Amino acid sequence: MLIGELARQTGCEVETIRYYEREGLLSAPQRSASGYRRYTAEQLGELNFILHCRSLGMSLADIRNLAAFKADHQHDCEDINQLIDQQIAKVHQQVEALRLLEQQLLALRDKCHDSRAAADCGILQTLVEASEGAPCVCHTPFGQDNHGHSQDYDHAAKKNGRSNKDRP
Amino acid sequence: MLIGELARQTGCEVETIRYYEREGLLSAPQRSASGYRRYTAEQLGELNFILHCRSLGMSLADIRNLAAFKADHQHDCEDINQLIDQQIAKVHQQVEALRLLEQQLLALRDKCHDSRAAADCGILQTLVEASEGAPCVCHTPFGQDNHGHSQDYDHAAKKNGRSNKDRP
DNA sequence: CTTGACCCTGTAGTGACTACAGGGTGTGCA
DNA sequence: TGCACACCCTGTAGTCACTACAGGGTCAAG
Ligand SMILES: [Zn+2]
Ligand SMILES: [Zn+2]
Ligand SMILES: [Zn+2]
Ligand SMILES: [Zn+2]
Repeated sequence: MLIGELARQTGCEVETIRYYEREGLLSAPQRSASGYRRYTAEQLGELNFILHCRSLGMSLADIRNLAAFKADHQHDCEDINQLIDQQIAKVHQQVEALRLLEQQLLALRDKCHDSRAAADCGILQTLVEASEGAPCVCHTPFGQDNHGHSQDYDHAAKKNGRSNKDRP
Repeated sequence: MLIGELARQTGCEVETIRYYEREGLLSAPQRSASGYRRYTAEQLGELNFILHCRSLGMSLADIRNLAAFKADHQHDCEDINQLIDQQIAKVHQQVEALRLLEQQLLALRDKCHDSRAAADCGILQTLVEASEGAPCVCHTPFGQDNHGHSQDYDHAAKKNGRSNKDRP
């Protein structure tokens, strides 16, 4: 099986397959006389394993570890359980952080309902005033007074910052 | 105010401030005779505006747009409202995707409770069997039969894939 | 013999930073 | 004056998991 066929069977792009090989996740296949990669059913399984783990949000480093555990049959599986637990914890934290973010955005959105001039937009006004030290609906939850410095935002952006290139 | 002082007052790292300037988000400040950046209160506000928006999960591109709207007082604020709406939609989608992910991981986690040899770990077994085409608890929700091709995972990983370097 | 589909390597780009390397500046103290 | 030390500068390269070429080679059909 050539790389294009493997790509078709797994739904993984050709360049990604080559990338996984370069990263040492996928074992290097035999080569034809002309240098073409020739894959076996075993490597199809390997790639599906990687894709399955990726679909569960694991990093390539995690998958590398998992593959090592898979190879070492005697290994105490506690490490595997822990890896999954950490993954769950990570995802859970992200969910919580994003839910807070959604609430903050909804509170901000509520500041403007009509179509006005930008100068009169409640959203923009809130953002500008907050940048001058005023409390804001988004970072001043219900009842909180927030006199003094409301700076620093807990670096929430850093914690939630993600690339969104993969969204349309 | 030198860059270090601005960093202290905003909680933003010096290198990040220089990065924002390079990216055209922060206006270039005056320079001292020796080339040191000298910031005014206005730029402090500018930076706080950026940080506030970042903490709401906005991309630098979004913030650039928002800053442009802020400068153009006559501009119809519908564009601002829309920007926030899109941000809310994006975050909401991410929350939903991550919640599904969490459920999938919890279902998988449930496959192993003890400390056994890796060969007998229910988690690892599930992952390996799934890579050979078998249905799995994580991608075969309650009641779904999943005979035939269960491949492709909706490319969920792609949609949720994020860097986790910023988590310890 | 040409077309077109496929394959190869290697490099550079994405986003939002972060981390140096290798230098210059400014202040305080002995 | 000499020196330490904190701060500043530019420029480049690294992070993660891909993605997108550029510039070439291979192979079967028509
Ligand atoms: Zn508005
Ligand atoms: Zn706010
Ligand atoms: Zn186990
Ligand atoms: Zn699964």
